[in-house]
Amino acid sequence: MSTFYLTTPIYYVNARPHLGHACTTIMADAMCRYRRLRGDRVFFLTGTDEHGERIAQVAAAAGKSPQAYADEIAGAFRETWRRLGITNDDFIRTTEPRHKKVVQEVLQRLYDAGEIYFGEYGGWYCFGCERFYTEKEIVDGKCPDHQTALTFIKEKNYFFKMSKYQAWLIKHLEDNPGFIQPDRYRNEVLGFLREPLQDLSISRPTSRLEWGIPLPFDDKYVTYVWFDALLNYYSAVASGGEKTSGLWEHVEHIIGKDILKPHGVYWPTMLKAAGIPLYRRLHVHGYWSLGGSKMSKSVGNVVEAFQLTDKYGHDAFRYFLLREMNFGLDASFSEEAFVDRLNADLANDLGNLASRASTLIAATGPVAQVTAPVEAADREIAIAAAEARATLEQAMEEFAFQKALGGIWAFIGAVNRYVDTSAPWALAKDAAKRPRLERVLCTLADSLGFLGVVLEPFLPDAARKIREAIGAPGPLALEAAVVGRLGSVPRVTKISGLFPRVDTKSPHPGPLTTGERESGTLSPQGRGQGEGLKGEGLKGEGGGKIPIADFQKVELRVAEVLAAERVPKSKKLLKLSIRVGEETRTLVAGVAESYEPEALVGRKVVIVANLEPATLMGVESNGMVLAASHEGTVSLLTLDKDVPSGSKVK
RNA sequence: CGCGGGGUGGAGCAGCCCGGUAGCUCGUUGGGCUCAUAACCCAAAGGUCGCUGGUUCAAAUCCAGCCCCCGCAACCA
Repeated sequence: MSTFYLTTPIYYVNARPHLGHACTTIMADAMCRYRRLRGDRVFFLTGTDEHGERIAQVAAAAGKSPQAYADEIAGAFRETWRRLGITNDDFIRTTEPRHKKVVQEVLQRLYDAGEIYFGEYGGWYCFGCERFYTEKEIVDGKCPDHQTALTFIKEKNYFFKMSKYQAWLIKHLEDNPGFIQPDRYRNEVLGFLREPLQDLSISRPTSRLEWGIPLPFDDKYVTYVWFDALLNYYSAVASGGEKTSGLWEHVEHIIGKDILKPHGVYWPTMLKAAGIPLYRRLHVHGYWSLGGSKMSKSVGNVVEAFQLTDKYGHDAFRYFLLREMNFGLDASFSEEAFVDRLNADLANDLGNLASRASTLIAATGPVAQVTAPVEAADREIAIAAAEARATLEQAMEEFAFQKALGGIWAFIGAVNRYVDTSAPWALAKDAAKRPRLERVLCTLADSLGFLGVVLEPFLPDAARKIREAIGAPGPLALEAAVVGRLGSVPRVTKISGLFPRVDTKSPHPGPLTTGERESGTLSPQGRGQGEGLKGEGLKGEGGGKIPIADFQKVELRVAEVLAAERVPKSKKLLKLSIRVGEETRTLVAGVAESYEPEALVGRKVVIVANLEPATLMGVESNGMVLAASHEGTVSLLTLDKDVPSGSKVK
């Protein structure tokens, strides 16, 4: 019996659970269920990450203490996983004493060993990322992630000597090809490591941030969130009780590609320095995009995607996530694709097979001893089952859920064919063929039993229903997933409506109308203004009425385009020189995807003339060109009759 | 030269690491069956594997260069 300890990331409590969290957690759950099926000793950990500046801020904004806020969100995660049938063995929170204790112990150990030093660091800090950026990473003086202005901060902090482990880590990655997988992510980490590794600042002064774990050797500082968070994997099992002893050396992590660097670089070097054995493997999956664009682009769609789980059932939701995504690569999520998968694979192939097979078996009734010989067609089913199981085992070894399911579906196809070619309904009409009928039904019952086991990690509810319908002979173990040993036909109840077809012809009143929702976020002037309000801005859209006085604050004028050129490196922005009456000014318009610069010269457009200046991609914009947008197409407002430049618009 | 991902029959994808008859799902067309959830089964049509060179007996797969798409902007896994 081997031991398997798998973790999901601990989720940051600045957000409620959404599709991304669910994806990672469901993958982990399927894997753990599979390993339990194999008979392994399994420990499955998830939890929440609750410290840091952003939590302190969000809590303050909500008028709550950070702890009360974290309690609420952590509760939401727990509840979500319970509802989805996630089989985690523990749920760790970084605000728990058991975690804090371990973090402080490890910090003290590193400090005593001289792995941590106190130093001054001046650098450009992004409050959003809670980290410093090096000169190389900064883009146009802004955070490469947020594209917001950075603040130069000079302060004393504690540093972990990460740089001294750079060569060691490169060697470790080269010697252990499976350490980070799939390979593309291992290569990416090796790519990071071609640049000199900086030491890692692991503290934040309490003068700036109090919501964290105090450093054991200096109470004027708290621990940097990543240093705190990563250690959860260890702290959850470090106490060494009966449930958790001997687990650590078997730990594997599953993460999304966005947190590769902390897990691929910080974490192994931290462990190495602390003298703790490294994790065995890191499994990195891709992102879901939604309706063709990044799913986190607007607020609503992420949540709505997640709600399909209630609309169509948890099994279908699990199935879609596991089957549609190639582990490691990005995939796109849409209700249409979801329903296609549900109908084709779950309803037509599996659901219908369960229905027809159980009906056939139930119609004849149980047979204590099947006497007819095994024919070639029966043997083929046994072979197909063996192949499906081999594919399953091999695919799960590398977290290739898609392949694993593909293998099982190949078997389902084989059984559907078998039903057709052996035609038990025809055999039933001829009493002389009764023995053969019994053999066929035996094979079908056997096949259902097989599916009831191998589907358990992926479709736990459906698998249970199948096992119940056939009286679930035998233990729930992968070993028992063999077709060809059964010598009887069990009593079987009809399985109906396992996965009902979703009618795609009549328009379903689904909440998810992917695509349209996005267009609202792309305003003609591009983005980059009014930082921090991007999401919120949507909510007011189409909402309340304003008095005319508010409207009169906006100064709209006719302007003539004198010159237009693309803003370098930008996709959407054009830099325009315009004349408004006597005045000439420069503004930036986000219309490059719909208009060639030359096409605009000489045209008269409507602009907002009294807008605060803003800098977009390094170009200062004084005003905004009005344009209508629909599904990515932008149409400038022009004039019906010729009116002089500078004319007022109202 | 910001980073990353991708270009394979109408659509969506696998195959590429470890070269050797181009595969899957959906869709289309024709047929079969009637146990079953208008399902299931069979057959057919449909591809110069982004482009150009190179290596090789042999390239979707390896190498070089080029073209084109997409994501990265915070409720980010």
